[in-house]
Amino acid sequence: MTGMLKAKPRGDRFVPPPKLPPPTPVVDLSPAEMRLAQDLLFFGYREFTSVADKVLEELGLGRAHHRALHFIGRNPGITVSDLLAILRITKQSLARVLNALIDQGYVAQAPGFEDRRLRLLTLTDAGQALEQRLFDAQRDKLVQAWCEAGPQAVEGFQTVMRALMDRGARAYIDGTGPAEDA
Amino acid sequence: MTGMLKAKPRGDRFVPPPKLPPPTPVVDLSPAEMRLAQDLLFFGYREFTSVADKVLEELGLGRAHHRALHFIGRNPGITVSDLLAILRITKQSLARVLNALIDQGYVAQAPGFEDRRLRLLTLTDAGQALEQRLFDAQRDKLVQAWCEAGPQAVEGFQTVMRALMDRGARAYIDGTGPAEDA
DNA sequence: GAAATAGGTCAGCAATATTGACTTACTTGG
DNA sequence: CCAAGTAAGTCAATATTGCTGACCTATTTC
Repeated sequence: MTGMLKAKPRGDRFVPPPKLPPPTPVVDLSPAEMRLAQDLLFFGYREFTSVADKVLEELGLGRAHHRALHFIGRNPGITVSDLLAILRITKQSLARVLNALIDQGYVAQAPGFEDRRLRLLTLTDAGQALEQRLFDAQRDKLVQAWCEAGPQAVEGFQTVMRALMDRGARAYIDGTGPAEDA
Repeated sequence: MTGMLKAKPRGDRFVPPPKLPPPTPVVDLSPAEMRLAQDLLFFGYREFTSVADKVLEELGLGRAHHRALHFIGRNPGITVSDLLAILRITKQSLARVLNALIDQGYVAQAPGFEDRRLRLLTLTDAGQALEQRLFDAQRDKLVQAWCEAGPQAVEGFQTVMRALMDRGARAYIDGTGPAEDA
């Protein structure tokens, strides 16, 4: 507390800046901050998914169908096992939505080339169109939020969300983005 | 397209800087960026909720119970109507979880002072303890992510998530944070 | 006293998830 | 070639969480 007495007159030559440099160089880990994050994740995620839900409702599909369409669309030729590993649901849960999507002509199956036990999943033209429609709804929401928040905030958002994920999800994200692997 | 021919030699006097100033002052609205955001929200939200789900599972409770505990804890004395407005579920859906929480001694009801039709909801001591336990699990996750991402990213995360929410949710967030209204 | 409001309740339905057991088809390794 | 392992499909049963619509009680308000 000896620093409390430093503010003695030095000849009026030096005037300190009115505000400290950048906000604060340490993370605010207060309960209030954590509570806010809880709320932000709940409300933000709800809003984000709801815009796609409206489209799905017209077609009698649910959020689970959307997820399957999304990950098949992004990973054409994915196997059932790999899709299960991404979604982390049981085979039975996936079967229900997958059969519905196949019956309604949104998803196609093809046996693997080298291993014919595999069923490689792809979107049909109708499936791509539907996935695009769902994506557009969410994209509109994101575009609005992105423009409202600014590019720096978007980068921070991505950093935090990635830090929130577990290793498996990070590995998926890293492999699926720029490389467009296969 | 006349600008295409501007790059003629000017005497080797002027050397342009090797890199453009800050990253980019505009938002990247490419499909790749939007796809990434979809994945980040899905995986991040799943991970965030899963840490609380583990605790809930021990007690035979679900995510719906957690949400009710959370919003009652943050808004002591909230009415059933207001809770329904926040959660945006039906009276019947709330009644199921609310009755379970009351039966198990986590939530207490009291008639309103001026309007005795109202049932003001509060957490019992056990309810506060449980909510705290659930909060701690999610807080640990957030602390890890916060520290990994840094304070600037956290601010960006908050900005984006807020921009994603609808007006009703923003109004709730604004009223529930620093003011601790009532 | 009638109408509106806050809340509770009942019956039934749908979507999504779970577990466990079993079958079929195919690949692999001794 | 045959046995074991793997990928996938399926069946039956169950739980959670949401929905609708109808109806009831207590209380406030006009």
